[in-house]
Amino acid sequence: MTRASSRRPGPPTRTERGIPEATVARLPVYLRALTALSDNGIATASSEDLATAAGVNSAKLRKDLSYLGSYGTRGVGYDVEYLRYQIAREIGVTQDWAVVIVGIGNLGHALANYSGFGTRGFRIVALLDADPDLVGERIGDMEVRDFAQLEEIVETDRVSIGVITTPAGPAQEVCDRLVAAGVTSILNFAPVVLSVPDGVDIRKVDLSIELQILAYHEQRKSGEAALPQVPELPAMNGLTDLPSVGGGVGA
Amino acid sequence: MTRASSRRPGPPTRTERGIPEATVARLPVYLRALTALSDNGIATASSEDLATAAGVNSAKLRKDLSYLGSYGTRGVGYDVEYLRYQIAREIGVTQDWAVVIVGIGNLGHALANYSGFGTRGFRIVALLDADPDLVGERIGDMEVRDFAQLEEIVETDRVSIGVITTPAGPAQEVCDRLVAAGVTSILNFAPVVLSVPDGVDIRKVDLSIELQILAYHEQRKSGEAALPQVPELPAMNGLTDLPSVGGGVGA
DNA sequence: TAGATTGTTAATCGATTAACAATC
DNA sequence: TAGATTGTTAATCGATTAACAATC
Repeated sequence: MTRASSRRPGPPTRTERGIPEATVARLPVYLRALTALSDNGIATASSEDLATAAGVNSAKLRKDLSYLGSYGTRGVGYDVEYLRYQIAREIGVTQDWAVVIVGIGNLGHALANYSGFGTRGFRIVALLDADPDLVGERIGDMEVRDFAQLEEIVETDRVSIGVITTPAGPAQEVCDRLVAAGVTSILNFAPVVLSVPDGVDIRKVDLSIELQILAYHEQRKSGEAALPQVPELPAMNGLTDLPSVGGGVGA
Repeated sequence: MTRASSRRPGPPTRTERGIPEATVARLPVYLRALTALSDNGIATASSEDLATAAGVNSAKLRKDLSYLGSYGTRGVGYDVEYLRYQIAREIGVTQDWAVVIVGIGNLGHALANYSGFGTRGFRIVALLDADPDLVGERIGDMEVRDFAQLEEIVETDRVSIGVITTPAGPAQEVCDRLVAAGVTSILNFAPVVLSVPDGVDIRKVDLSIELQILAYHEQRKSGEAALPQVPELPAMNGLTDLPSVGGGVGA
């Protein structure tokens, strides 16, 4: 997450487009909760209702919403449609963002079809792959196009978001091409740390990392008192021959 | 993330199996970086080297590693293999965790094939779906089985991790079944907030939320000074007829 | 010994939460 | 007016970071 902005020193001047990252990450959750309430014909909701629907506590929700403005009514609650629109506008999904997906393997294929992706606010304008065997294949109502056409597509369709679903190997190169072509937001599914220049935002979705975090907690359940673990080892003395993990964790 | 633990009050008694969540979330990243270094034949690395490979700063990396113990050598750095094993053990991927995937649509299908999933430490023991048309289908060397067999499979294979790749609708019910069957960690790809009892850990991967977070920042790039936005609206007065977002954001 | 680098301390920053005055 | 609920304040908690003493 890289942000090139002019921040003068001094007390944090809130209001100057300063919504905390943690709050930004929850706005889409609130948006979804509001949509669900709206679909159920609910016109008004209290912070408590909304918080329950979003899976957070109400204090946090009210604090989060307070960064956007005063959209509620004391003693009453929030108008669902009104708040939904305000949040959608704040996030920026009242307009449509053009997206390209690069790497049409299993995952890219799945994302191309994924309806949740078709969430209002985003439009997949191209599926790209460098493999000639894939180019031309139809997926839904789209056709896989040659990665070589990237620059042209980004310019024509004013693409600002790129999704990388290639293997780890080519991911950095793909990323560089995307950035050079003018893409300024990247969602990375490849299991590598990508580096991007300032001004380009990058987010990462990583399957095996999520599983490993679960494993960590899982380990601490089964064992409980049974595993005091980390048996206060003496400093290693050049010893490198340790029980092997088995060849290579990580993808 | 629910943790049922006995925490006495007083100063934070570190060492009592208390690795901060933020650190836990980075351990898999370090593990992957170490594996990459190891694959490149690098035997020793400084915190600076490692931090670069992991995409963090070296102070944070050293602080994180300090929660695990003293695995480095002052003046020298870290033995790559040794540290890799220690982190793998701490995370719990020196053993194998049995995983079931529920919901074999596009995404479940992709995950079933996803090699990154096959990361050492995890073993997919079943692909489950309730749709009779899918049951029996072969995916790689596995066959889709009936969701009705869940309980049996969880018991037989001692499954502790469940991955939910169903649509939003059935996700909570699937989750309840998983929990009732004895699964205590869940990775949820369905765009809903799942509720689970204490003692069950849940993590969420949400495509459209990631895209929306990117959109938020993207919006603040293009516009910059051009969008003072949030035009200090008067409190709404029951007005519900606002420009529609278009039907429903969120899946 | 001199140089390098860890492990830890302490300062700072950001996020969460409870509580309540403002106000519908 | 009495009851409900927001928006905000202030306290607390956790995470990040710089700096450096310890030590190889």
